[in-house]
Amino acid sequence: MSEAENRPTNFIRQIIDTDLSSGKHNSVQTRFPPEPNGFLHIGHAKAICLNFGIAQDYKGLCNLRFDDTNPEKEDIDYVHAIKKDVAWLGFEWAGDIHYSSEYFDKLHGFAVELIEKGLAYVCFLNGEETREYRGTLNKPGKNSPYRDTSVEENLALFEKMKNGECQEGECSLRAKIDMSSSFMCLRDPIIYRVRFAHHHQTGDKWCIYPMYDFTHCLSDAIEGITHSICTLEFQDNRRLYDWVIDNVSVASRPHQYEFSRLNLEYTLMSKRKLNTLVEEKLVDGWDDPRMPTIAAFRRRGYTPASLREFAKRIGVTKMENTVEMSVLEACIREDLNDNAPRVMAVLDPIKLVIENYAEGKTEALTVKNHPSDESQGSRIVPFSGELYIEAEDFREEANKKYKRLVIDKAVRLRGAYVVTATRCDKDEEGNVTTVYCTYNEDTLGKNPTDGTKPKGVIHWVDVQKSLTATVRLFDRLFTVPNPAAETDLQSVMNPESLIVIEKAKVEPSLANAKAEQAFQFERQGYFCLDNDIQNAGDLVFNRTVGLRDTWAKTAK
RNA sequence: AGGGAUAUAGCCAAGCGGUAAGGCAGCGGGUUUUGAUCCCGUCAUUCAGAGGUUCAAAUCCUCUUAUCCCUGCCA
Repeated sequence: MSEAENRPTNFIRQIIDTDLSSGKHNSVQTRFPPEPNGFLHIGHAKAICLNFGIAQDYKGLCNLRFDDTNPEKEDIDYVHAIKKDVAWLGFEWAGDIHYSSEYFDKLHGFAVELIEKGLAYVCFLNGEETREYRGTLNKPGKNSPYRDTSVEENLALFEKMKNGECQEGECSLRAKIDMSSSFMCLRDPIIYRVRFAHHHQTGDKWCIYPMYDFTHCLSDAIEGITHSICTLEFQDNRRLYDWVIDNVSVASRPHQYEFSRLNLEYTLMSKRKLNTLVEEKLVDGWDDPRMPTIAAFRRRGYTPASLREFAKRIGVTKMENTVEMSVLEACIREDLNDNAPRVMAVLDPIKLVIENYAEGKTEALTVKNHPSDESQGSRIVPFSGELYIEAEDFREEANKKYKRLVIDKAVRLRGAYVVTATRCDKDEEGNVTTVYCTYNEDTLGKNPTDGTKPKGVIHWVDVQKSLTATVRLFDRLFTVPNPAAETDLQSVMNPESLIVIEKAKVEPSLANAKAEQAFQFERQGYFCLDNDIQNAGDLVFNRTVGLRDTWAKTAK
């Protein structure tokens, strides 16, 4: 398949194809415009892949522009986090990073232009009055009493606003459009408000800040954006977007297109609500691996490629949608199945003693890192007569469906020998603590000579040489598919979303694990070393995703 | 005196007047030193509903229904 055939197709790309072939545009310029008021989540990843992906495929450019017009809610820390996330996802923005705030001078000039044209006025209605005058969905609004102030006076008033002579909320600059429009955003929208706030980019230079609807379209025009892609809730705003562009003297003429935002089952996808989880300490920060943020997925072990693949699989349309978790999980499993080296770790250890193994003997077994990809090589795994195995991999007796260790039955120790259980010890509560077995010395790398072949394979680690590690198992944060519909989030949080295993036993090769490096713990799932380890040398592994488990399903 | 959008399988999603792609999930089977992977098979006589145009309609027309968005000096 050629590269072009492998590209995603969607209605926005079709529009671009049309614009290019009709000569409306000769090149494509997009932009990703986050507000630095929180961390990016997987819904943003969809938008990032869309905008940067289009730029890549059409040999155009995509800007990264911080939409920073509301200093009270924004923070420079978010700017840094967002830059890191976009780069980590594998995209390169065109030239320098942009900020809407870098256009504040130009924007001010355009506002003055509107006033001069009689298309904007300073309004002294307070918040409540402004709302009353706006009317409702079924009732037209009323003109503001300040609507017919002269151009000269408006110019002077706006200058006073800019010079800090007006109080916050005392007045605002409004576009003069149509108080009876069926588009609420066209009922004389406020385009500048007074805020005596320190801005992370412009400092204390301004005490008036432009609103989104005035800023975004003009920033697009200033940057020469051809296709300004945003989400569905801005469809009505497009009328205001066009009005501003058409009534101000900017050179270029960008167009806005809207697609539906991503909803993911069992997760929240609104920065405001995610912020609530962080603020109320319902999670451990924006990058808590249970969060749907890009930083959290990174920490959990998702790869950039898997997130890009996910964006590709879900597509881009104008349909409301809620994607199942299984789609995302399939993407990361596909990547890690190919690329994560296999390793052994026992999460709930019990001892396995091989009674016919020579006292004090040890071996260094060579085990393949990947079952089918020879290029991933092999590693040395220490073996001895005392091992740890998974508690759930042993039963004193079981039916034929249970393919693990059972007394008087044989099982293969992964990469090692076939063993047959003989008896076990239990503690006072009846839990098995030690299993005794015998091994068949002639089964290393081959089946028993008597023609039998154990039906099960279990993983293990050496008691002496294994390392103790902390392993964190994550599950969905919420118990309901659509937590956004809940009024009380706390009541639908999954109490088992995080399970910490303090004393897991892992093979010694893991001592060299690097942060975020992916491994498959055989028969269990994909894990990576946490990227926020408190003490050097500590081993803390996060479970990215479990292996597909058809056994667990049939066992139910 | 409301307006703007959207309806194709359990969940996503192609389709653009010529007889319903693909993915995820599911189901059945095979291989396997991971109950993983991989492989094979299966999964919409029908496109929200009802009319109409046409030799031919998911695609065009009419009406109806359902859902989402819009009344921040947020974005």
